[in-house]
Amino acid sequence: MPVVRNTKAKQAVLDEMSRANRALSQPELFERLNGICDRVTVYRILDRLISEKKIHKIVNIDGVLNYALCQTCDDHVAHSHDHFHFSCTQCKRIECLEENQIQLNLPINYQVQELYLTISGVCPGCMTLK
Amino acid sequence: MPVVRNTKAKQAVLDEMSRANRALSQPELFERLNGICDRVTVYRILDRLISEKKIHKIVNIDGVLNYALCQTCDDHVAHSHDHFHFSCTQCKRIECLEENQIQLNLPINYQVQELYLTISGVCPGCMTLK
DNA sequence: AAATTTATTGCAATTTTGTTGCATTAAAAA
DNA sequence: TTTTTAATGCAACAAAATTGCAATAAATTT
Ligand SMILES: [Mn+2]
Ligand SMILES: [Mn+2]
Ligand SMILES: [Zn+2]
Ligand SMILES: [Zn+2]
Repeated sequence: MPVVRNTKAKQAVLDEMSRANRALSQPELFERLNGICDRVTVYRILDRLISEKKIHKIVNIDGVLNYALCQTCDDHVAHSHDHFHFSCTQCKRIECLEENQIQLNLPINYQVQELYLTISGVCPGCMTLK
Repeated sequence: MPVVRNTKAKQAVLDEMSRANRALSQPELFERLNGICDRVTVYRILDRLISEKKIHKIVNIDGVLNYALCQTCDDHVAHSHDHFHFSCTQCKRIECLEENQIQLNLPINYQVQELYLTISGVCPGCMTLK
């Protein structure tokens, strides 16, 4: 495996993601970067951060990919995202809900690699606005 | 609400989906229809079938929307898809796993509308091929 | 510090996926 | 059969993602 290089663009992406404190799509992210790098570069950085296990993907209800910083899984060893993601249908924000547990009882011979657990609904913020 | 019309194209879509016996993306579906109708028509039929609650959406790991026939939820009354979907990383097939149950204990003020539960991994078919 | 290696980037071109508007067609009802 | 309007085809458009390749720059080696 190749050497990992820490570049200006990559750092900017990580900064924006922690500032946002929620999952961002590539278009959202690119806009926030304010021309600091090319559009394609953002895609490539995201891919790299995923394989480095610094971030993880969440697929939104409308099929839009979102990316979030890994929170509890900094160990880089047992890297699992067995938590739910809450996708607000109003403000479109996606947040990780680390609290919930799931238990699986799968039929035989299904080899689990990753879990994608998304709840669609209205978040507390949008709830109280009504 | 408007009248529901049963057209040739719509029937063909339903036929293909039950023949496939798994979730299909719009591109996959369109290809299988062999020019029976326009590309846009497939999108519109899928939208209609969803609002008729005949099919439901599943978002794949790579952000591709897939569509599957509703199985156990033919009642049209309590229409919930609180089951897992298995997305094989090798053959790309997505199937519904009706067997599993989940229990949620969400923080207060989160209003759940829908659940999207996807397991990524290797299916029994691809498992035994190795 | 300078040279070397090659991971990373920018840019152009292309592809894929999805959307919209509008005139035409055809399914169901009258 | 006639009427109504849901459904379709087609063209144009928009957005998102991918690819190839030359240029750049981060890290390593000398
Ligand atoms: Mn998460
Ligand atoms: Mn299902
Ligand atoms: Zn919200
Ligand atoms: Zn498989």
